[in-house]
Amino acid sequence: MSVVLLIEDDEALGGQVVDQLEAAGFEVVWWRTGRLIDAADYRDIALVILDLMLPGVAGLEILKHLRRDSEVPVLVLSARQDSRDKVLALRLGADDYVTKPFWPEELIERVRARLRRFVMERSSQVRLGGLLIDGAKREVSIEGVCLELTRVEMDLLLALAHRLGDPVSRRWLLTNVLDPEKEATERTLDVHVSRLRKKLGDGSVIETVWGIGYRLRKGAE
Amino acid sequence: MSVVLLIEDDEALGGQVVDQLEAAGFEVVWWRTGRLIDAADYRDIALVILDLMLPGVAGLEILKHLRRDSEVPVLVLSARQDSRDKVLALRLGADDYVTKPFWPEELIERVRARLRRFVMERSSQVRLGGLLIDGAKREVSIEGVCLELTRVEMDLLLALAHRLGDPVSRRWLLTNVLDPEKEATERTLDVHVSRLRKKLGDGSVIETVWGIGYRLRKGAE
DNA sequence: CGAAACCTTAAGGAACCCTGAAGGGGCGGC
DNA sequence: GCCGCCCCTTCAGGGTTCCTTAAGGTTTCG
Repeated sequence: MSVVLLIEDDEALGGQVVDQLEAAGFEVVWWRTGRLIDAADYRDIALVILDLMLPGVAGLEILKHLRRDSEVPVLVLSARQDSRDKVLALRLGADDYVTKPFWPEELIERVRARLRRFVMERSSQVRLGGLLIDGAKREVSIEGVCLELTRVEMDLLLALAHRLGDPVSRRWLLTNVLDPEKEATERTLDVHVSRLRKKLGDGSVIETVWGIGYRLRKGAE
Repeated sequence: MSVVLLIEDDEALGGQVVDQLEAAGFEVVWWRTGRLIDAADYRDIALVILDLMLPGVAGLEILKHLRRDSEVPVLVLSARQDSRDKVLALRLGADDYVTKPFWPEELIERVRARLRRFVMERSSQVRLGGLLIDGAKREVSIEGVCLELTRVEMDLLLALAHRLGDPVSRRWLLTNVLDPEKEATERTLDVHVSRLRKKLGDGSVIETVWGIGYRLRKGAE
């Protein structure tokens, strides 16, 4: 669920990027050619890195097709300094844009930033009864009173809010909310959930889905 | 009132920078050659980006001339790693210094940072209980009594006042309030915050946002 | 009822932050 | 130039907040 899809035809550059990404702990799938992506394919994909200069299907076509039925973040690579492509790409829904040449480290950093915030990017506000969750400002208030949440608690809540009403697996939370490098224990997650529940009060908005994970109750109040 | 003047003779680099700036929402005027600027010219200019390596009038001359009768922020570009130019430029009144090659994003960030500060210095006053912060005059008074703040302390407070109520990251403060070239330690920032707090008295207007940075408390009193 | 999954509390330890004191550079006065 | 002052920075110690681990209890399911 935390796979990065790289679409890049240049063998040397692609290999380098894959190495860097894997060294940084990401799972990578590398397509040497551009082709349209089916809905079935990107179920497990957390982020797409797309080179615009591809033989065959044009990069922008892929982007457009992707955006038609998915919210997956897309990071666009391009050799053109020209800003027309960039404006076009961003308008078509790209989340970030990197021009070649770039430092691999820079790319990695951007990928990391995207994935960290993947959860909160698109759903800025969620209201549940007296509970207000603001993903953009990273603020949570209950009956208007601001809550003091730690970073992990905040990410956890945002992850659940993003999939409001649907269960989020413990596995996903472990690798995406907790430090992905640390490979933390399941118990750690328990503790964070516990503390978050306590801070959120009796309303018990966070339900346990036995054997799966957790879910934020949509049916309000 | 938010025009950026770019003085840069290199066609490729200049075009790229203009693209980036415009993509970031700035209005740009691009001069390919260095010439002295009249008072009438920079009435609408919010910031100048000046390449030091110019044919014709030397970059430093322009800078000196500019400073003689204007306060407009100047951001200097230069290919020389050499620090003599840098020292000279900063002493002549440059507000920032970027050595080539640079990432366009970096430049944009610095421009944005400068303009934020510029704008804020004009949007004059912020009042917080007995505390009065005047950005234009760079004066801070508490219950009518003027405080003696050093340059760094003042910039720090103004930066926080500008984002009143929202946290400002340590990272941003480090590169924009402290000398951007010095790559100062985090501890340095601690010290400045500490002293500023002491001067501001018990009211503890400056809150620390753990793992993020600092925030000026908006909730009055 | 037993095993597996989950909850809670408490206690380390790591990351982060505060502050007093000392070091060093720039600038004006002599 | 030499000295002193002010300011910025660094150092060192101790403090706080947060994340994780450990351990024992509770719930769920077959």
